[in-house]
Amino acid sequence: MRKHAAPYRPRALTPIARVPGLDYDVLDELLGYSLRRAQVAMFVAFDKATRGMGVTPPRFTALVIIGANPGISQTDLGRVLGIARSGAMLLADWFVRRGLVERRRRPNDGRAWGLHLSREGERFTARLKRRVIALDLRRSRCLSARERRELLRLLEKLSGSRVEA
Amino acid sequence: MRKHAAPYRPRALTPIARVPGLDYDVLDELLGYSLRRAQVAMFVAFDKATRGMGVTPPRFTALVIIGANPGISQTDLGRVLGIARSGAMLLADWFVRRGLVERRRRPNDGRAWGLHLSREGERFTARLKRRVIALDLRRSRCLSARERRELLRLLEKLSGSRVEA
DNA sequence: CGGCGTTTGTTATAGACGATTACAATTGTA
DNA sequence: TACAATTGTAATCGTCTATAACAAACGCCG
Repeated sequence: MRKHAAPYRPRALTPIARVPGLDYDVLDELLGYSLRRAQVAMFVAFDKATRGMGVTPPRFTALVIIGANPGISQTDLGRVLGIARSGAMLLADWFVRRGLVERRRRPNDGRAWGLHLSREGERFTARLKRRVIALDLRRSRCLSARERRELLRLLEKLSGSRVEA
Repeated sequence: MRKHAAPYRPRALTPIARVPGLDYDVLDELLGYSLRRAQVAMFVAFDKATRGMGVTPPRFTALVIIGANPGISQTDLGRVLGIARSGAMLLADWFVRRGLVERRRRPNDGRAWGLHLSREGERFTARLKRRVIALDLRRSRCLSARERRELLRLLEKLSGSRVEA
């Protein structure tokens, strides 16, 4: 029994401190760095909002996707998350071991599993979604409704566009 | 001797694929997920732009910060990056081993090192900055100048605000 | 001056996560 | 029917980060 059992920590739980009196040079003008800062702030808030549930951002995404797309294959799940098949499998294992997700054989394809939320998984996911949605709104309360929509639009535009070279 | 020496890969090099015909449910309405998508897109572009230089986003940030704040301590560097002291030290080690950064004793504080770019580190950082700035602009070419400024402003607002609870 | 908490750098260790590789089973196709 | 492609799986490796513990140096306070 470990006294200080390390709870899960998102990649960068420590908020990025704005060290006063430091010159940030070009960093403040770069979208990459600004995105990073904003995302870490979100991570921290996410962790606080879901504390004790053992959920990470990728796990949250996976549960939502499985819930909205019953029967999705592990490979496709990996594609959505941007991770390799092997990783998607471990992710699915984690859910199955906790009784949140079931693997069901597909009638027409003997290779792929179909992932489904169990009854408990549905309840769990519903509760989780409420929490995360609330957190997201709370976190963006510093923005007006118009600003929030605009931010979503710009982010979408940014990630959607393909850039040559 | 490994035949397939794995080049460094940022945490999620694989672009997050928009799987057609899939229901993303509430994810598209969440700032957290949108930020993640945009950031991964940036990671991929960053990797392409700096390929062969062995640089990662945190390393880039560190070089810029050291260049703009000569004599900064390793602890403060960690604070800027949001990582623990020990990690900042390994980061500094990596630079020192490559002759990009020098550790100099401080006259008035025998504990802390002062980090400085070496001559070669300056050249390297300058070249790197040019590349990354160009990448950042190229990547955001899908946005108008106004939109880009607005995005930076909103991101700053989002990461800056402290939220209770 | 002397003790004590604090800060810094450092080392060692452990854990989380993802990639890669290889393999078997299955499917689709030439 | 042979062969390429896809899926899940297992084993292994590498990277990154946190934690804990320690020594040296600093600052403060009695």
